[in-house]
Amino acid sequence: MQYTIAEENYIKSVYHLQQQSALVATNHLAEALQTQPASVTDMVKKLTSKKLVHYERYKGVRLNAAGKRLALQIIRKHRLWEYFLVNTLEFGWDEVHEVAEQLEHVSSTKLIEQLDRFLGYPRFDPHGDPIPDKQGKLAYQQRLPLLDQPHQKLLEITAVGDESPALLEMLAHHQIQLGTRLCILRSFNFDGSIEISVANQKPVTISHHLAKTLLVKLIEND
Amino acid sequence: MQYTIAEENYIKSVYHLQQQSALVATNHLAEALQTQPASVTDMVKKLTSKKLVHYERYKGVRLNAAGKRLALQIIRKHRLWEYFLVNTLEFGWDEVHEVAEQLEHVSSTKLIEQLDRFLGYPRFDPHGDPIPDKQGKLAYQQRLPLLDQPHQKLLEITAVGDESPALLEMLAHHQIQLGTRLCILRSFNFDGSIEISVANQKPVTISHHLAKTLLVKLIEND
DNA sequence: AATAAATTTTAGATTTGTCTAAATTTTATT
DNA sequence: AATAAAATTTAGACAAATCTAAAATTTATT
Repeated sequence: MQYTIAEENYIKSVYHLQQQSALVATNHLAEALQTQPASVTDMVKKLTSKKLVHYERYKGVRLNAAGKRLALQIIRKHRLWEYFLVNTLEFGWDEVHEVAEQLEHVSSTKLIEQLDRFLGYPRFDPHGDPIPDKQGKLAYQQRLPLLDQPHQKLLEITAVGDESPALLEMLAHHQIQLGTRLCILRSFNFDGSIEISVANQKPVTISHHLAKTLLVKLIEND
Repeated sequence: MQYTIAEENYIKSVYHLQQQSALVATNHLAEALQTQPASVTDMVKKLTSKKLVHYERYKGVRLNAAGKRLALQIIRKHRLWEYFLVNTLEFGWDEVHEVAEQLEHVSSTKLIEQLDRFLGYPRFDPHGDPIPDKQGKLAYQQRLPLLDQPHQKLLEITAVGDESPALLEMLAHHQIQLGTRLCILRSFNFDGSIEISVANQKPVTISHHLAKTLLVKLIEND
């Protein structure tokens, strides 16, 4: 079956909101979708009749198996397009979201499979979020706030906590990207900033705020 | 301003139908868009109020300058995506139309400019139709039916008259593509078939039907 | 436990793009 | 030129997705 853009957007939003709470409230959905609660109720009923969600009046909504499958397909398209925009068309991070929101609704199995192939089957999008594979499987990778990590251990940037142009500018300045390796040298109690060494270069100090936004994994350096 | 998908499809259809007759009839539009004449009348009124077309009741519709500009923008997107699908994602000719119909409605100036750049500013799509440039300018190239061309002259395939899988298969068989050079050796009155030499290889005979579908330009061989 | 506040749903309306059937206008034919 | 046929428009209806305002339900507070 084919779904409308509105239906797809609802399914995707339910998926994302479900990460935080198993049952998604009408008002939460309304806020996420920038619409009125009354509209959400209508659409949720429609999605229920289409067997994509489980819904109980006044309680909330959650995806069923079919809904989850659909959500992952849409997210797969969204993130593959984001990867394409950044890596092939040289968009900046901060410019891709809106366009990917449109591209994700283009419906063609062959298009997505060939795009995936052309891109080399990437497993993470430009923000470090996993790209579901054809079966909907998500690769796992640690995403721990840099701020809380042990000192003197080798760490690698795996994701970023927001997609703002401001963060992109900051990272360009420090020559930090996804995959960049670094190590925490010390931390300062005064303002919560930390001193790090990026790619074994000379140490730099970064703010508490930035250190909280960057997500890393621990590299077992054996 | 932003236009809906339905509006864009109407504008594109009017553009194409205008190539044949300056004023486009309601029934023609209805047939091209696979809809009812009454629906066309409604939409044409809307496009008139949006100042994209000139319309007189019972007479017909034609694009004004703004409509033409919009049509060329949409066609530009359509053909760039077709080029992308064939040359980057390795689609066959016959598979691109439906997907490009969806992609052409994605709205992002940067997307199209970067795509154009990535593709190397192609001037013709995989069927030989010109891709409007950013300003809406179309490159010109002769597109004469192979059938009617003089014998013993060097010719180059510039376009194809239809986009069917059957034609694609036929061309693959004869190793003919856009840009392929050939020369007519003789023609047979019996069935209207012609004998040609493709890229100076040994002669082959092709049907009247195929020779009418292939479009060529004359190469000045000096 | 009663009541106030917050959340959610229902009812009824609106916009977009479509439809069918009937009325109108144009074009073709006798 | 009158009339038949074809094309086009109008009128009224419908589905999708949304809205506002009022009603219903749940949750929180006194």
